[in-house]
Amino acid sequence: MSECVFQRYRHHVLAVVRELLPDVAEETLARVELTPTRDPAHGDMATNAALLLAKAARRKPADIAADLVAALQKVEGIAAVAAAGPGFVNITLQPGVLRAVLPVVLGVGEAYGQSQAGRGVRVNVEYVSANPTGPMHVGHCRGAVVGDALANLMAKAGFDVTKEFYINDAGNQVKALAWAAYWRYLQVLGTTMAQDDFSALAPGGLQYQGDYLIPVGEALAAEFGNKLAEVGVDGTPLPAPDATWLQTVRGFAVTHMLGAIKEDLAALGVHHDVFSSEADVLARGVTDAAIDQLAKADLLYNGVLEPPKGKLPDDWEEREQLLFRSTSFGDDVDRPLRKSDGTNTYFANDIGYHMDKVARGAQVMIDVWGADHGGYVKRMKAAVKALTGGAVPLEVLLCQIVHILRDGQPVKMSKRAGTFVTLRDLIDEVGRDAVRFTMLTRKSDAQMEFDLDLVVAQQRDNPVFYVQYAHARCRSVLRSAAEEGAYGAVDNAGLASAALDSLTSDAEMALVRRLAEWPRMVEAAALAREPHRIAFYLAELAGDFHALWNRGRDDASLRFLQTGAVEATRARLALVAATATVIRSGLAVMGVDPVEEMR
RNA sequence: GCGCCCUUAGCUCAGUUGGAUAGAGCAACAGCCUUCUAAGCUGUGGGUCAUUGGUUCGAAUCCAAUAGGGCGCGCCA
Repeated sequence: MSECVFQRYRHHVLAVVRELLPDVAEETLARVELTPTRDPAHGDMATNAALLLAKAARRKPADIAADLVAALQKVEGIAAVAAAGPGFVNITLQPGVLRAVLPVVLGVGEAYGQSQAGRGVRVNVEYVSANPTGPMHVGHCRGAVVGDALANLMAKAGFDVTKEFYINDAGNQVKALAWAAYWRYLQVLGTTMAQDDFSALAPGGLQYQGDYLIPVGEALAAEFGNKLAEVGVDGTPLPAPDATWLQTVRGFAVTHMLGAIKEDLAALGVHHDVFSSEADVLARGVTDAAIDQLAKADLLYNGVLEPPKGKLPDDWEEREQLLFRSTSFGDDVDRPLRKSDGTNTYFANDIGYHMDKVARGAQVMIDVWGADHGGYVKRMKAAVKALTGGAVPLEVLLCQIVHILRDGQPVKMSKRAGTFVTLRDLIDEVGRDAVRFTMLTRKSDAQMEFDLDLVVAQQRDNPVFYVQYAHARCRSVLRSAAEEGAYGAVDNAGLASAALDSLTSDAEMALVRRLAEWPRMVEAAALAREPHRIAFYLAELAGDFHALWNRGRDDASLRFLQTGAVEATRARLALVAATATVIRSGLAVMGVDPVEEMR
C-alpha cells in the first residue's frame, strides 16, 4: 500500500470508473488525476475524471460526476463526496485517514516521500563541468546547486541516479593553462626572462595570470626541480621546447585545478559519483567510433557554411570542413566536427562523451548547463538522437544568469575592485545553506536576483530563515517535552503510537494535509525536473506550522505542551515531530542542513 | 537577421503539466503586541496573467504573430 494518500484514493477512483465505464481506454484513465483542492471548502481532494471521460463516454460531465459520487460514497475512509463546478468530484476524507499519515511519517522517518515512480531507470545527471583552469566562480554556482538537488530529487523519486562531472581537459584551454603554470614554474626557479617575451612564445599569449597558479608552479619545482627547464649561459632558467614538458605540466596543472574545484564543490556540499575526462574518452576511441557511426549513417559531409548573421567574426574566411547533418534532427544549421588544424571541435568530443555515457548504461541523460550554452542544445540533442535513435533521450536544463545584489544594487564582479568573484567567497559571506536554498527559490529557466542582505536576514520574507526557523521551533518543542518528562517517549518511534483523535482544528488539519502531499510533491517535481518546487513546498509547510504555533500566542490552551493533558499533548507532539521530519526530508533533497536552534 | 529563455498585484515571485472565484511574501492601509510561544500577529485593499488572434466543455498554462528584456550565433569550451 502506498504511503501516498492521493495515490491510494486515485486507485479507488479508477476502480469505480472502470466499473462504471468498462470501455474507456487505458491512456484516458492515465490522465485521471486526484489532486489536493486549493480551497478547503472543496474538501480534501478533487478528481477531474468526469470532465475527462465525458467525451469518451458521450455523456455530460455532470451525469458522470453524479454516478461517481454515488459510487465513491461507499468507499472506505471517504466521509463526503460532492459534484461541483463544471464536473469536478470533490472528496472529503474521514479525518482519521488523513491523520494516519503521521504514524507513517514517524515510522519511516526522512525516507518518507521516497517513491518508486522512477522504476529504477538509470539517469545520468551531468552538472558543473567547469573547465579545470581555475577555481569555481559564482557563475558556476546555480548549475551546481540545481544539478545536485535535481539528482537528489530524482533519486528520491525512484530513479537510479549517477551524478557526473565532465572534465574538459583536451582542448586549447588546458594547453593555455599548462603554459601559464609553466611560467609560474620558471618564476619559482628564478628566471630573469621578461613576461612579455614568454607571452610571445605561448600560443595565444599568456592567459590565466591569477595568483592561484603560483602554488602549482611551486609544486612543479618541488617535484621536478629544474628538469623541465633549460639553463641559459648565465645559469638562469629558460623555457625548454614545449614537446619536452607540455604534456607533463598539463596533466599536473589539471590535477591541481581539479583538486581545487573538488574542494570548492565540497564547500558547497556537492559530491559527484563520476568524473569523466574528455581526454580519456578520446584516448579510448569512443569519439572516433561515434563519428564513424555517423559517417556510416551518411550523416557527415564536407561542406562550406554560410557566415553567421549579425556580427561577423574578424577572421572569417570561407572554408570547407567536416559537417554533421544536425539540420536533419531539428538544428538550424549543420555543425562542424573538425577544426582547421584537423583536431576535433568541442562538439565532436562531446558527442563521443555522450555516447560514453550511453555505453555505461545511462537510459536518460540530463545535462545542466548555463544560459550561455543555450545555442548548443539543439545540436547536442540532434547528435544523441542520430546515434541512439531516440532510445536514450537527452534533456538539457538551462540555468539562467544570477545577478548578485547588495543593498539592492548589482555587485560588479571585479578582482581589481576587491569584490568577490569566486564561489568560495560567496559561501564565506552568506554560508553554504543560504546559498543552496536561495539558488532553488526560482525556477531555473528564469533569471534570478541574489540579494546578499536578504539571504542572511532573519525575517519572515527570507524563506531560508523561515524554513529553518520552523524546524528549530519543532525541535525546541520536542526538547522541552523531553525535559519535562511528563509526556512519555517523545522520539519518532514513541510518538508513532500516539492517539490522534484530538487533532481536529483547521490549523492542525491543514498541516496534516500538507504533510500528506509530500510524496506527491516529490514525484511531480522529479517528473518536471523542477527542484525549486521543493523549496516552495517547504516554505508553505513552514507557513502552516508557524500559523499553528501562533495560535498558542493568544490562547494558551492551543500550545503544544499541555501540562496534565498527556494524551492531547502526545498527539500534538506527533504532529510536530512529523513536521520536523518532513522538513528534514525536503532539506536533504536540497542539500541543506537543518538547524536545531536559531542563534 | 536567426535560435533559445523570460514577461502574472506597486516590488520580488509561485501557480501541482489544460481545471473551479489566479496565490504568497514585501510594501500600503486598519487593528493588536510592555514577550507564560512577537528575530512579530490578525484583517483589508490591490490583477486586461505584455498585446492580438487561434485550438476546446474549459487557457496564465498549448499554437501563431507582435512588443519589451536576457543569452547565444564557423576553426572557444
